[in-house]
Amino acid sequence: MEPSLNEDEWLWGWDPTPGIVSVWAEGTGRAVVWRRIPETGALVREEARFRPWVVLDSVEGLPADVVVRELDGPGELRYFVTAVDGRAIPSGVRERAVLALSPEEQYLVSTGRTYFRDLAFDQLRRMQFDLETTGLTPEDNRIFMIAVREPSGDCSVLEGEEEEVIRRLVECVRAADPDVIENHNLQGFDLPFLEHRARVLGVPLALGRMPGMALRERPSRRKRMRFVTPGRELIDTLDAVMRYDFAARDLPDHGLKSVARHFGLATEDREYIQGDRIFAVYQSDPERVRRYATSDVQEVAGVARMLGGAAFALARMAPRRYERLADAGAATGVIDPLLVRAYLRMGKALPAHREGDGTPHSGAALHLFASGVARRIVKADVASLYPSLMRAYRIGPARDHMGVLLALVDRLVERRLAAKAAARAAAAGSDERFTQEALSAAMKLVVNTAYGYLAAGDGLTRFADVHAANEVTRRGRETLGLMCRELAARGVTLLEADTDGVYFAVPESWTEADERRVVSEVDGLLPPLVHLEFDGRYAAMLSHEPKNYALLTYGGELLLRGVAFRSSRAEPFGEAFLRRAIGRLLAGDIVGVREAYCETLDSLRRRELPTFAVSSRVRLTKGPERYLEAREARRELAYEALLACGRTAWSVGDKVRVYRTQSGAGGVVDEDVADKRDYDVERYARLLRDTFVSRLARAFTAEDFGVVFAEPGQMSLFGKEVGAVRAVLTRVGEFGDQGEFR
DNA sequence: TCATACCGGGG
DNA sequence: GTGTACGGTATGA
Repeated sequence: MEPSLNEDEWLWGWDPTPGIVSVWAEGTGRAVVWRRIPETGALVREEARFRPWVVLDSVEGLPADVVVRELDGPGELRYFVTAVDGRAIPSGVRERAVLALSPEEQYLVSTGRTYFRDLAFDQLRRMQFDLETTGLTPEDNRIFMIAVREPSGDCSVLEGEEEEVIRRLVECVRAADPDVIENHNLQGFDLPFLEHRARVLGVPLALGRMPGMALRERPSRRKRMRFVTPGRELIDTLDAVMRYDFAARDLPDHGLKSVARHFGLATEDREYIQGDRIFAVYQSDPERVRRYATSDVQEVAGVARMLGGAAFALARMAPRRYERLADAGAATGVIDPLLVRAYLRMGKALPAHREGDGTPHSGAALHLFASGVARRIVKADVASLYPSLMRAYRIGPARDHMGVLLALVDRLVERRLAAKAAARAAAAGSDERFTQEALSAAMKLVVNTAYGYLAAGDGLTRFADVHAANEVTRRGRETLGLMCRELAARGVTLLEADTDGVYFAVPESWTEADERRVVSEVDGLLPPLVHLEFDGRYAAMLSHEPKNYALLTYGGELLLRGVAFRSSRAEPFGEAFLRRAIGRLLAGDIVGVREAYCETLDSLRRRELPTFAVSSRVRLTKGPERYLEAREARRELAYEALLACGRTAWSVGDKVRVYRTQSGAGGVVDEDVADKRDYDVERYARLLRDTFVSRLARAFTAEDFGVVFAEPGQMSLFGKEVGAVRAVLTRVGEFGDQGEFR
């Protein structure tokens, strides 16, 4: 490599070769590159040679058959060692290497190539498959069906003898020749299951593009196992979902079905079957399972396209395989490779990983100013606060002497604004719109991780710098404090502030223009590149605890945030009550709150609620043997429920809906059995009070709370009518009088 | 009781 | 030759 200081190359690499869809490389310096010609969509397979390399921190006693180049600068990793043409790095040298990348990454770093140049996401050939099995564990279960979605969108279902089904899957993949294979939890379920069954049955799993090369495990010590196959990228939509939700935090859970529903990808007539009943249903109604499995692969294709664009865009920048960029965290997975490539491109030595010096890492600020009910709410926040502070105050890793991280952040922020503008300018639904939006999402991800890269502990990232990270959070707390102080000085009531954003209530007389004006006035007081933005306005808010609140939009929509208000395990009747009661509360209808309570209690006591409404979803963590051993010592509802309805076989990981029966035993909710409604009414009445009604306590004085939620028929006990009760807002905690911010 | 280990997902 | 986080529950001293 010739030294270069071109900053564009730090971000994009430098080799313009278009259309790379997969790379397979070996330690001997042989690389196979599959490319899709952007103009025609045709696939070409090319062989290339590269010189395998590692970086060392010393050259003492190196064998003579390697080539050493010394790098410049103060870094400890200063010996760039390449193998002689056509040979691998000798194993003795490889073992000493402080930086030794996978062969594919060596190839991409040294050539400056990246995946997908000039290619649109929809030009990729993507295929999806989904196994239907008799259970979760491959040791004692088998595959009875595989649903397949071809790149064309055509779906089919393979059924029959397990061995034959696996052979036909391999044949399908070979015939369709996809660049990418996708499924939800592909790496955690389908591939391990498939690999195990194929091994037991002696079926070769040649899913890749190299003849005779089977699916194999990517070695990884700590992390869960990953499979690789040459020539195709294995993409798990669960990774994309988790990456999405890490920032968005708006998914109820990460399962395929709920994600598909959340994004409007599920059809009206979609078939749903409880996981542990799929095989049983198959035996009585196979057509239903065929529809179910087909919907699965269709939804996976939709989710992959909707959320996969970011990883696709990252693969155009970072020198790693697409599948690695899809499953890695952005700090070690994207930023580190970019930094390594930039330093080596410049001929500069790299720093070694180093443990911190013991300085503790300080975090963000979180303030709860008031709890209860407030009206005319405004949310203002600083988009990308931490990277903005890094740019504004030039805070970067001390050992990044070339300033690459800050240069990358600068470029990513600027390029992202351009991508957002280009997306807006492109026609809705066009390839160009999709590509630019994905690029923007990818850049946001990397920019927002730049701080995490700095703060990473235990020598996790190469340039980690806890002092720089602390300086970022210190500036962040300072900025949040300034925002709160200046907003309060302009007559608003502060409610909650967290890291980079603040909720506040404005006086009754204010218009939206007034709200926007104070935000923009305070924005004017912040450092350049740090911008306070108007993020939303709401009719009312119930502030419960830090990070736990409910908002009512001016359109009448109720938004619940935080674990106190949304939990996947909550009993449906309690959730329904909470939604209804908070809706009435924020509408100012306290009588309606009481009605919600009384009617919920009433329908519980009259057993008008179906058992499903009081049941909760439980994941079984013990198998039958283990539970029966411990049963006498401690009885657990879920297992007792299974035993009570005659089920003695289940496996770890099964999910069941259980409830407490009148007799104190447990019951299992089964959609195929008539509902007995024999639930323990008083227990669920207590649950309603203790875990759901209590979420409304902050909205009232203690006395009024007693009035609103008195036992039905006892409402006059306190001598006050419910109609006279008003919701309250209470200043709380250390900043109760907002003294620090006034 | 508190600390830690483990899970999320898939049939 | 690594590598998410984070907030929950389950388990063990």
